[in-house]
Parts: sequence; structure tokens; C-alpha cells
Amino acid sequence: MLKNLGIGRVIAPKAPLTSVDIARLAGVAPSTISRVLNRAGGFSKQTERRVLEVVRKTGYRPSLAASSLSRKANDTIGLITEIEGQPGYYGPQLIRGISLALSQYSKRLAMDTVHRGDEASSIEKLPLFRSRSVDGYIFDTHQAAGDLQGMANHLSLPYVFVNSRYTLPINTIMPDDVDAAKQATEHLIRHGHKRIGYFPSAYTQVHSSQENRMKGYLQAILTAGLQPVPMWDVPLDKKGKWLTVDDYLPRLKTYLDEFKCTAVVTYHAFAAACVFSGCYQLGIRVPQDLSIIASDYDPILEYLPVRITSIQLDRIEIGKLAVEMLIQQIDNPEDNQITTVLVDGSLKKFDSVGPPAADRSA
Amino acid sequence: MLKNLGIGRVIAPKAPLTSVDIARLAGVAPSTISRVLNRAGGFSKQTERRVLEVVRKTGYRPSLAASSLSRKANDTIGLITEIEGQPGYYGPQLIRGISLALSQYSKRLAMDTVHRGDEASSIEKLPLFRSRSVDGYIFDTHQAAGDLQGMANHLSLPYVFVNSRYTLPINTIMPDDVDAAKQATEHLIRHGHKRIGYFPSAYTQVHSSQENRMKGYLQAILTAGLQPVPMWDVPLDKKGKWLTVDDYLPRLKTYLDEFKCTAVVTYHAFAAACVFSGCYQLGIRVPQDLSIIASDYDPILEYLPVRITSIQLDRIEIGKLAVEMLIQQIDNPEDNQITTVLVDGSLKKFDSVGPPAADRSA
DNA sequence: CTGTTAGCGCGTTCAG
DNA sequence: CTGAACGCGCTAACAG
Repeated sequence: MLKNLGIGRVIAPKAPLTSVDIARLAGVAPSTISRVLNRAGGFSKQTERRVLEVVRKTGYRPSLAASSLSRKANDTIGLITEIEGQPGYYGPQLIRGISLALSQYSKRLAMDTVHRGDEASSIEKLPLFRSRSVDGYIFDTHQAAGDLQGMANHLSLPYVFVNSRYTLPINTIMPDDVDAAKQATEHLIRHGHKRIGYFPSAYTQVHSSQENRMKGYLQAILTAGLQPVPMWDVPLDKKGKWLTVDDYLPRLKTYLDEFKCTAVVTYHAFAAACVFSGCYQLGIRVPQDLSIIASDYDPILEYLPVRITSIQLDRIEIGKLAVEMLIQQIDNPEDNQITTVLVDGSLKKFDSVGPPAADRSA
Repeated sequence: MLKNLGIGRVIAPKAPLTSVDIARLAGVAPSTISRVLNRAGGFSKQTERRVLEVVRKTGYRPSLAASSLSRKANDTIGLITEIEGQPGYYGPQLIRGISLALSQYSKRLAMDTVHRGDEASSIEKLPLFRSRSVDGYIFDTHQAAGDLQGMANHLSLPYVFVNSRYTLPINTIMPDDVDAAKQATEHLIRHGHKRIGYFPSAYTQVHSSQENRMKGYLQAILTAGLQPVPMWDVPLDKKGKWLTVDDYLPRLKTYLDEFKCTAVVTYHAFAAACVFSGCYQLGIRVPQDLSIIASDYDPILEYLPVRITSIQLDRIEIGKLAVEMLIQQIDNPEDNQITTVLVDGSLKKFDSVGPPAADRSA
């Protein structure tokens, strides 16, 4: 499996310079270096120039450890995220948002990953928790088992959840799932659809987004004075697994026919892909015979034979907001208050929604 | 866009305990705490129990800053990764592998993200680089501009590249791209295909994987004594952009007809999705009229109407190997040698490959 | 086996 | 505006 093409080289590892070295080179006291580099004021333009020049020339970089120890702040926040390696994982966008926001504050991001179902107790043993090294945590661990919140409280550090599965009050930032499915459904209604089905997650997880998106669908349907269609139900034996097209095929046509659906809203992009792919095999044309819209975007929607319309939930924005909320808490430890922020999605139109099929809407 | 549902709460922020506190509580000297917690030996079972008991009860966690300062090691490695938010991004798997491996070594992962095209000079200004806080770097920045390697050398810290775009000797771990495309092509040849086309990246990036996979395709074709088919060429005005199905449609049928292709190898999953979706619109059936195989896996392949066979490149494994290579360097600074590790992919069979269409192979 | 001591490199006093 | 001195919490080297 491995091919090692070893080639030799030599690099001399030098001992890093310290602020004392820089001070000596610049002909000032160590404390002056600190003042200049931290823009603490109390130095002349002249010495500033001299110091910065030496810093630039030497490539001096202060030791975070020393500065942290002295200031009692790590300038680092920790992210615990569930990496699924599964369809529809929004981690990269979230991390990108977090990273961008942290750069603004000159703070570092440290992270550890967990797997869904990991116990809170096992999370406590991650390197990120073994020692005090961060000023606060962002948890993106909707599926982790056990009392995560209890653990977080035990750390007595500020923390924020992203997509918390908890319904109790907790600092959380998440997409407005109700609104997302509502927007999706309303879009279909605007196109004249009256028989609209709802397809839940292709992964039978337990998370508030499940019921919230369902709720959004219902709200839109009822507000428009329409009849809700009995929800497509996921087979129980599939609990905890990702569904594939094969799981949809057997009952898909029956379902659509029985309820005379002219359109469907899906929980997210991969459920939409499953429905689309099922339709393909059944000879049901999209959007002529059936319109499809997803309550969550994923690039896959643009690469299907028919590009699928969806509601896009901005995870970069969510990451940024999580950082801002956390830093707010870190900077004002006395001002303890619980905040829930919901981020609205936006309609991303493609080709999978059209007017209802004539024979059915009649 | 935001809905703030503020609810009050109060949590008292306590000053964290130090090893001196723990020492006092356990009735031992501070250095004993250090010995026990670092398993440095030189203590009795009895004191160990006493110390661990106090640590457990108090929830004491040592300060990484203090320990780092004293030991001159940060026990942290830095990852710079290009987050693309684009189709086929393997970042989550890579991070998962890195995270898993680091847990083994009780080391932390710190990271920053860049965007393709970002200058090396701008990367230097990231929080991760502003201060000395890590013991080595993993660069996953195949598209970053400027002299990244020069910058890395300047830091005089060990580093490893993942998917380096550099061809010069450098510590790198990457998939064996030549082999991946070769495996893919050989799979088609085994099925009896003789007219096999190659579709390059759906994103016209400049990266060694482009030419390497092409090379693998050619090797397989020539080894089998077949004629290579002129490569599908990406329009120049699309340089630096991701292609969509629409970019394929206009010439797809012409290309397949002109060269009598019965099968195609694609650079990666999204190119395969484009070809498949194009075929769908053109009435070309997969695999009856055309077999498709991708040189890189992505979940999208399992959610297309016809699931597409591919070569799976294990990014979790690559992440683990990157960590091992880096730690090897950190632990043996004197042993400087350049290593390139190539990881083989494995065939992941689905439904998109069949025997050649009779009328064409005739 | 255990306690004592002296830094690690930086920030923050407080005098000058 | 600048320098000297102390301490952050922990580890390593040394004594006992």
C-alpha cells in the first residue's frame, strides 16, 4: 500500500529567539518589545520602528505558551465536531466560518472530532479536554450520547452549541428549520401545487431539525388552507442508518399515486436525491410529473440530471455567529445569559419545480 | 435574519485549581503531581492513588500553557487546509484521520483555513502563525499561491504536505493518482471495453493529480494494447471554475459518437456526475450504452439514479499517515529526510459498468 | 521514592 | 516614554 521514496536532506533546527533576544538586538528592554507587539501604547514612534524592524528581520514570533501563562488567556477556542463522512455534512462550511471569524479576533482554533454515538465521557478524554488550553468551546455534536451539557458545565468555561439537539435553554445557534421547510413548501404552493408530500431524513437520526422541518411543512400547508399529505414514513428497521435509493423504490410510486402528489418537500438534499433517483427508475419525470424541493442545500443538487431547487442554509454564517456569541461570553463572564439564534435560509432556484401535472391537479 | 430569544441564567466562574492546590490537597509536593500525571515514574502506588483521587474529585486539569512553557513543546500540530465548500471536498475525512491519529499521541490539533488562491504571505498572518504555538504543520493547500514551501522552511519547524502540488522533493503524503486512474481504466478493460474516453477535472485546477490520473489512464490503455481516445478537453474560458452539466452537454454526444466510446473514465466523482447527467438528458443509457467509472469516490455517486463505480481514495488513512510522518520528524529532528508516501485507492463497485454496447464494440 | 529549587518566555506592575 | 523586577503554573535537576 505504501511506496517510500526516501531522499535525504538536512535542515539545522535553530533555537527560537525570545523577546529578550529581540530586546537586546533592538537595544531596548524586554517589556518594550511586549508593549510594541501588543500595541499597548507607551512607546515612541522611533522605538516602535526599531523594534518592528528587528522583529521583521529575525522573523521573531512570540511564544503563545509564555504569553498565555502570563495573561491567563489562551486566545484559542475549541471546536468539537461530529465528522460523519456522510452525505450532506456541512462541517467544512462551519469550520470555514469559525476560522474566518476567529482570524478577525486573532484567536486560534483547536479542534477534536467525535463520531456520532460517542459517549460524553469519551469526549472528556480527548486531548482538547485533558488540559486547560482553550477559552471556550463550540460543540457541533448533535448525535453524541450522554450528558454533553453537563460535561460542558463541569468545565466552567463558556460554550456554545451549534445545532443543539437539546430543546432546553442553552446557548445555541442553528438554522431556522421550521422556516426552511415552510419556505420550501410555500414555493411549491406559489407554483399552484395542492397535493404536496413530505419526505423526512434519509438518515433516521433523532434531532430537532426532523420535527421542526416537518412542522414548517405543516404550517405552510395549513396556512394555505390545504390538506397535509400523510408523511412518507421511514422503515423502523433502518433506524440509525442512512437510506439509499433502494429504500425508497418499493413504495415510492404507491405513495405518490395514493395521495396524488404533484410535488414533494424533502428534509434535505440527499432525501431529494433519493426521491429523484427513484423517480428516474420509475419513469416519473421531474418536474413534469413531480416537482421536488429540498429543505437544505448540498452541491449534489446541482449535479443531478435535473438540478433541484432547495433552501440554502448558510453554515459559514452560522460558524461566524457561533464565534461571536462565544467571544461575547468570554469577554463578559459576568453577563451570563442564554441566547438562541436562528438563521434563516434562502431559496436557491433550479429546475425541479414546475406547475402541477395536469392529470393529477385536476 | 436573527431571532434572539434571550433568557437569563447565572454561572459563577471559578478560578481554576493549580498543581500546587492539588499537591496541598493530596499532601504531596507539586512535582509529584507532575510525575503522576505524566506517568514519569518514581512514585509509589499509594501516592499515585491519592493524587489521582484528588484530581478526579476536583476535576483538575493542568494548564497546557505552563506545561508547554516548561517543556518547550506545545503538544499541538497545526493544519492549514483549503476549504473549498465545493463538490468533492475531502477535508472532513482528512481532518478525521488527523484527529484520530493525534488522539493516540495525546496531541492537539490547531487549524486555520485558507481559500484557494490565497497568497502565502497572507497565510503567514493567520493566528496559527502569528505566535509560536505548534510543533509542526500539515499543509493541505494545493491551490494556494506563492512560495508556501519557502514560508514553511522559514518557520524552521517540521512540516508535511498533503496532496502537494509541488513536484520537487518535499515531505508529502498523497493518493497514488496514477494508480487510481489506472485501476479504473483496467476495470473497464476487464469488462471488454476497447474504446475508452477520459474526462478530466470538472474544475480546471492546476494540480499534479490532473496529469497523474491522465497518465494512469494512458498506462492502462497502452499496456492493454489499446488506442487511447483523444481526451475530452475543458474549454479554456472555464479556467479556474467548476464545470456543471451544461458545460458538458453541447459536445458530449459528438465526442462519444466520434470516438465510438463505449466507456469513460473520469477524473473524479463530480465529472462522472456531469457525464451521467449529460447522458440522461441525451437519452444515453448507463451502463447499457455507456459505462462510467470515476477515479475518485464521493457520496454523490451513490445517490445518482444509477450508482457509479469508482476508485476510493482513503483520506482518513492519508490523514493518519500525515500525522505519523510529522510526529516522526518532531521526535527526531536530527534525522532529516524527505519522504513521499503514496496511498493506493481501492475499487468500489456499483452499477455503472457493464459490457460494451454491442453496436459500438462490433 | 519524595521534596526543594530554579527556571521556561512573556506581561504587568512600579519606579525612574 | 522606558527599564527592572516579579509572577503566571508547571517540569527538570538536584538533594535528601
